[in-house]
Amino acid sequence: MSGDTLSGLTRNQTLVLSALERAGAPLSAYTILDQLREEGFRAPPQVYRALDKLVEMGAVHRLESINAFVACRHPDCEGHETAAFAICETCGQVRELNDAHLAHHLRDLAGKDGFVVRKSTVELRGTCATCQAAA
Amino acid sequence: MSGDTLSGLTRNQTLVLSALERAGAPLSAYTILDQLREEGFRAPPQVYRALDKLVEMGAVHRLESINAFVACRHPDCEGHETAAFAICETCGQVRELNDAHLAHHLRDLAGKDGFVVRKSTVELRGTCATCQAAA
DNA sequence: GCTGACATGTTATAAGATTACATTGTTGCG
DNA sequence: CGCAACAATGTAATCTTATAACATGTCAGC
Repeated sequence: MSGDTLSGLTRNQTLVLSALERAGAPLSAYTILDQLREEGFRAPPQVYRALDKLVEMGAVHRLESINAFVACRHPDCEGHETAAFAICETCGQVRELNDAHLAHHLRDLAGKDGFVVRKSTVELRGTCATCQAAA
Repeated sequence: MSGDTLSGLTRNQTLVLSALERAGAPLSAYTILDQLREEGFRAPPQVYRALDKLVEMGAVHRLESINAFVACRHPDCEGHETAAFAICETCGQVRELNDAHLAHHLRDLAGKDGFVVRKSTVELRGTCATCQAAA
C-alpha cells in the first residue's frame, strides 16, 4: 500500500474524515474541498474518491436528501446500510437513529411485493429538541 | 385565474404531469424538459416551477435518492408527506408503499429524542419481483 | 531497474437546480 | 374602456453537485 496514515486509511481519506469529524455536522463535498485547500486539495475528484471509500467502509454516511456527508458516530454498529437519520432543518445537526426493528419492517413491507432491498434511505427532516425549545 | 386546463392546473403543470404519467416511471427534470421541447419548453425553470407546484399539491413525488420525479398513483391517499418508495435498480419502476404504521413508527423513533418530523424520505433501492425472476 | 497495483493530481464536462429579470395574460375595478 | 395588480411564463445566466478521462507518482516484489 502507499499513503497509509491510520488503520488503513490513505492520506486523503484521513483528511476528509477529519474534516467531517471536526464539523460534527453534515458537509457538502465542495465545502470539504474548500476546507482542505490548505492541505493541497484542488479538485472535486480528490474529495469524491475519498468519500466513496469512506462510505463503502462505513465511516461516513451520505445524506441523499441534502446532498451532504456526515461522519458515522457508531463505527462498530451493524446496520450501515439501514441507518435512519433525523436532520434538523434549523441547526443542521444530524442524529443517527439505529433501529433494527425499522430495517426489518421496511424489508417486510417491500418484500410483500417480492421486492428485495439492497440499500435503504431513511431521512427525516424537521426540528430537533434544542431548536424546538428555542423557538 | 389564467391558463387552466384541468382541475386547477396551468398549462405547464398539465404538460409536466402528463409526461410523468405517460412515462409511468421516474423522470429527471431535464428528461421532462427534453420531452416537452416540442410543446415549447425551452429552459429548466419551466419544468422546475411546474414540478414544485405539483409536488406541493401531492400529484407528484420527488425521489431524492435518484434526483427524479414520479407521478403519484394514489391521488386521494393521505400520507403524501410520509410515503415510502421501492425503486427497482434494474427496470427503474417505482412502487409506492403506503403504510401508516411506518409513518407512526418513524415519528415515534425520532420523537424519543424530542425531534419533530416535518417531512420523511423513505426510499428503498433494490430489485423488483419481475426483475428478480428474470435474473 | 522493471512492472503491476493503487493512490493521486488535473482538466474538462455532465447533470441538477436556482436566481434574476423581462414579458405576457387575466382579472378586478374605477 | 383603461389601468393597476397579480399570476404565470419566457429567457439568460449562473451556481451547485458529480463524474469522465487522462496523466503522474509511489511503492512492493520480482
